[in-house]
Order: sequence, then C-alpha cells, then structure tokens
Amino acid sequence: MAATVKDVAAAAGVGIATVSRVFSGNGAVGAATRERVLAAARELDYRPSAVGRSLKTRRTGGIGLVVPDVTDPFQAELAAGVLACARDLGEHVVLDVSGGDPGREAAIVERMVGQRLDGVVAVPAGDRAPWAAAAAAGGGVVFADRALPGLPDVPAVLADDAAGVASLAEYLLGLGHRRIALLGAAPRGRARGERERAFREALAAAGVAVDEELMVAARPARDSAYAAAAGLLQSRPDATAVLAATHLLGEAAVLVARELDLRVPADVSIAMVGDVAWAELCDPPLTAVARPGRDIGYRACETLLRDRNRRGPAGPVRLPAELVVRGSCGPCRGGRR
Amino acid sequence: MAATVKDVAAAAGVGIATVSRVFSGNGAVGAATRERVLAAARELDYRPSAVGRSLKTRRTGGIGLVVPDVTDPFQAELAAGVLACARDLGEHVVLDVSGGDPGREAAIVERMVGQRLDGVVAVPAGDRAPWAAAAAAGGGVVFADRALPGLPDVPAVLADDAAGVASLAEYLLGLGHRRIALLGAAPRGRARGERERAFREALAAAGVAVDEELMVAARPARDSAYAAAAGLLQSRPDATAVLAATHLLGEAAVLVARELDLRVPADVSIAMVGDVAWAELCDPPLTAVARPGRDIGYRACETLLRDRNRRGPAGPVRLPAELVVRGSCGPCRGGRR
DNA sequence: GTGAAAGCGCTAACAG
DNA sequence: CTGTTAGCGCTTTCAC
Repeated sequence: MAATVKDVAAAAGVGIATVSRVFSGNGAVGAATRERVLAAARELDYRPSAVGRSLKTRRTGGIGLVVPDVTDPFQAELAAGVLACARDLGEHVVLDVSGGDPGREAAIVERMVGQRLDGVVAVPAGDRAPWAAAAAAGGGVVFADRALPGLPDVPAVLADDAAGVASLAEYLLGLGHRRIALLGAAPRGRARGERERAFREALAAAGVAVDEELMVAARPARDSAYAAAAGLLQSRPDATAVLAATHLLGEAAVLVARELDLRVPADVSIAMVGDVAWAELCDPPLTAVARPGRDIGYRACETLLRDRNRRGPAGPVRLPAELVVRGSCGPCRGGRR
Repeated sequence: MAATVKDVAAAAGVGIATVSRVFSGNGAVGAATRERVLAAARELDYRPSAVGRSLKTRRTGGIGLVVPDVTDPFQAELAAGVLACARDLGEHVVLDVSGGDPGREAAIVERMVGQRLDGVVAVPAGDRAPWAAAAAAGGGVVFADRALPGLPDVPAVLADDAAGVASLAEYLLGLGHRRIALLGAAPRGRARGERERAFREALAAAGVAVDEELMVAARPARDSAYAAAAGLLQSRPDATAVLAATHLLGEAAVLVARELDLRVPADVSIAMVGDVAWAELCDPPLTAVARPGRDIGYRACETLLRDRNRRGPAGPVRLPAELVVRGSCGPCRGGRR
C-alpha cells in the first residue's frame, strides 16, 4: 500500500497541509520543517498521487493523441513531435490508434473525454461527430495533418501540400513531362483532395490538358495501392512520369516498376509525396516532397496547450513541405511504346 | 463545468449511488429508474469522471509504455502491439520516449509511478535503478525487446535473436561465405551481445575461425553506423558477406555499398537483423531476420495485465524470429581484391 | 509558517 | 431495489 500525505504527515509530526505544500510547491514552508517532511517521505517511499491531485485541481496534466496508425512513419514522426512538446510543457500523453475507423475513433475520444484529459491532438479518421461532441464537452481539440470540413472552430496544423505538390509537378513539367499520372486521385464522384487540386492547377498553369485516365484512384492500403500502380503502368505505357500522392502509393509504384522491368527514370520517372526513410535507400533514390511530421505534431500540441486562450488564426496553420530531388526523375524521353 | 453524479441524481430524482450503479454496472437497478437516470445524464451531457473513479477504486485502468524512440519502425510495431492488447483488455496507454537516455527514462518512470498506472511495459534504456524502484513501489513492470541484467524478477518478452542470427549465419555459411563481417559487434572490452555470441557460435560450429577485424563495433546512430560500414567495406575488400546486427546498420551497409559501386550480391552479400519495410524496396531486396515486434508488444502487455498473478516462467519469453530470404545474398565468389 | 477542515467525483458498504 | 454515509489522496481557504 502506497504511502499518502497522511502517513508522511504523521511520520514527520506535521499537518497534512504542510506535506502538500512541500510537494505541490504552493505556499511557504520553513526550511527545517521541509527537511523533516522530505526525510519522512523518503523513508516511506512516498510519491504524491496524481489521481488525488487531479481530482482536486481538476486538471490531469495529460493530453490525448489519436492517430490512425502509429506504425506509419509519418504518423510516428508526428507522434514524436507531440511527445516532445508535451514533455517541454510538462504534460503526459495518452496514445491510442483508430485504425482509420470512425467508430473506434469515436469510442477513443469518448473515453479520453471521460478521462478529463486537458485536450487532444488528432489525425482524424473522417467522422466529425465525436469531435464536435468532445469540443462541446469542453475538451480542447486540435487536428494535425488533416482537418475535417465543417468544424471551423477546431484549430488545425497541416502540411502545405498544395505548395508541395505544385513544386513537384512543376519540377516534372520542367523536365519535359506532359503525360504525368497522379496515383491517388479521388475516386469518380468523390470530392478531390488538396493534392489532386494542386496537381491539376499546376498542369493547367503549364497549359497541359488533364488526361482523366491518368488520374488513378486507390484506397489507402497496400493491396489497393499495388493494384492501382500495376493497372496504371501496364495500361498506359505512354505515361512518362508518375506522381504518387502518398508514400504507400510511391512504394507500390516502385515495386510495380521493378516487376515490369522498367528502368527508373529512363523508362518512367517516379516521385511521391511524403519523404520516408526508404526513399533514400531504393535504387535510384526517390524524389519526394518532405512533409514536416515532427513539426506538425509539435505545433499542434503547442496550439492545444499554449494557445488555447488567444483566438487562433482564421483557417489552419500550414507548415512548408519541401521538394527533395533525388535520382528517380529524368528528362522526358517520350514514354515506352 | 462538467456534470457530476450529484447533478444527474438531482435531475433524475434519485440518489447518487443509483447513478453510480447505472454507470459502473455494479449492483442492480430497476429498468424504469435506469431509464430516468440515463435520460437525465444525456440531458446534462454527463460523462463519468475517470479521475473520481480511479481515486476510489485505486486503479487507473491505464498502463505506461516507454520506448527509446517511437520513430523507429520496430518500436512502432511494438507499440502497436501494446496498444492492441491494451484495447482488448480495456486499458489505456500512456506513452513516453526516453531517447535512450537513462536520466530521462528514470524521470518518466518516476512520473508514471506517481500516476498510479497499473503497470508499465518498457524497452529499457540501460539503467536498472528506476525499474527496481518502480517494481518496489508496487507497479508491475515488463520488459520488451530487451531485458536488463540483474533484474530477474522483471518478466521480459524478447525475440529469439540467437536463433535468428544463427539461421542467418548458417545460410551465409551454406552459400560458401567464410569471411563474414558482423556489423554491430560489441566495442573492445564491452560484453558481447546475444547476436554476436550467436554469430560466433555459428562460425565455430562450422569450423570457421573468427577474424576479429571483421567484428565491427558501432553506436546505435546513423552517423556511427555509416562510418562503421564505410570503414569495413573500404578496408576489407576480402570480406564476402556482411551481417548487419540492426536495421540501422543494414541501411548503412546498403548505402555504403552503393557509394562504393559494389554490386550486391555479386561483390558482397548483405543481410541484416530486423525486417523493416524498405528491405523489400531496395535493390536487390534485402535478406533479413524478421523480428516479431507487434507480437512482442502484445505479449508483453498481456504478461503485465493478465499474468500478473501466476509466477512467470523462469527466464524471459522468446518469440521466434524468422529468416526472410530475398535477393541480397549470393554464393561466395571469393571477394574483390 | 502551520494546522484543521472541507470537498473535488466517485464507489462500496450498510441500512432500509 | 434504492438512499445515506464514509472515505479514496490531495489542495486550499481560513484561522491561529
């Protein structure tokens, strides 16, 4: 049984309030008394209970972090950023993964609210209801990496993917490519994402017509990504460059290209959004847009904890994404056919 | 201000105990009364406070997880396993990263004990003091992925690296290699790790003498790994195979080999311990020993939560590591010189 | 500077 | 079945 203030007070021959003062730092305590208390505490191996304290102060000193999948390198970076900021600000972090499932996410958020965490940073799965509820319940919420439409009051910290994709598209265009495929477009009928919009705009700005068959959709899973890449590379040998919208899609493109014995970049140029560790290891190293996952996490946590009072800026914060040129893109040579 | 049992009780016209019974599930409540309580709760947007409950029940329903770096793919897998098990058992997880720094780790553990978590799963940084203290304070501790000598009472769930390295070494030996370098041996004078011992034993069993200059040490950081790999590959062109003890070292070997224009596996065979995503993406795909990170995490958490009572087995649990043969190792062709 | 007492939100006897 | 009561460990007035 762990020792309590009461035990320490008794052992030190003081009142419990004094013990509290010593450990919470609030209120003045005489030097001699303080020593006696500390000695008694050490003797009893006393550690203040965060639970008791939280009940009284109505603050847990912890925040929640919910991401679809910690195993994803980008999300792991983001988590590391949140953890770093939380440490700097003296908070702890309760982590949970949603698997991208709105139902699971809702349950997680509900639980975190019940835990009375000081707020939660999230890469939301898609459903806005749980977040609206959490915000209504008084818990602070900040989105990271992606925001949800229809929740303008929830601050968001995102990567500037529009700029990132634009610079990548311009780079490809500058290399002479005209038939550039986008791996990871929206399925027919669904709303276009930010990356796709930026891509289309870049083409338009260069006076290049969009070939809708080069806008390939895929679900965010390995098998679907692979199927999409295989379908594209096999059916359109005239495509001279592939811009993968995610690192999963980029991985699929690299794998399929190898399977098909395509030389990169001689037969086809490949680039992707999201600069993960293997980009530098594959042969040739992959050109990519580096998204600042760690910074996004740090900033999101900071926004949650520090900027809670001041009104956030109108619209989400955007952190710059940087084009990292490696060897996977070359001048356009007309495609293979 | 969040609603409390008292508010709900008043609104529903019942006693607070009844409200508690409805939400905690303990004790029977009449159907009609339950409905009234639920209605009142919904009306007030009431959520039971985990803090109040924890104070009373003396259980937080949460565990701690401390790893050196969530950004490491293996540790991320391990974390995912812990998270999965915790979810299955209804616990939440407080995550923190030590950066491999014993001081930081000690502070983290100390805090977690103060939080009255039900236990902690850890990939320990090296210092045993904080863990001894935590165990003494009554918190359960389970090590994952690596154990600390001198703490026999702390259960551990590890990969069977000895078997993994042995099978990898035998594979290389079977390919005819005799001058096999081990990237990631212990520095001169420090105790040999399990992987190194297994490697030496495998050589001995095959009647191959150990060339101490092929046992290369490196700190677990990218720059050090790279330097070690570069030093080895440049100074010993007669080495025909490299066994990297970690994925960081494997990465370094691949990078240096490319830098030096060595063909893999024609000029040198490369293999590593730890099967990360990029192993399949690099060219040629890397042969590796897959360590079951997720299972280790799951099992460690399970051991912490479920098996607390039964005496653990003597010695750590070992989960099998599996050799995944890809294209980076070929028959020995005598080295380059 | 220090102690006594009240109470944070909840659960668990114990009565009724 | 349901209400009353007594704390869980801590912080915080309020007196002294």
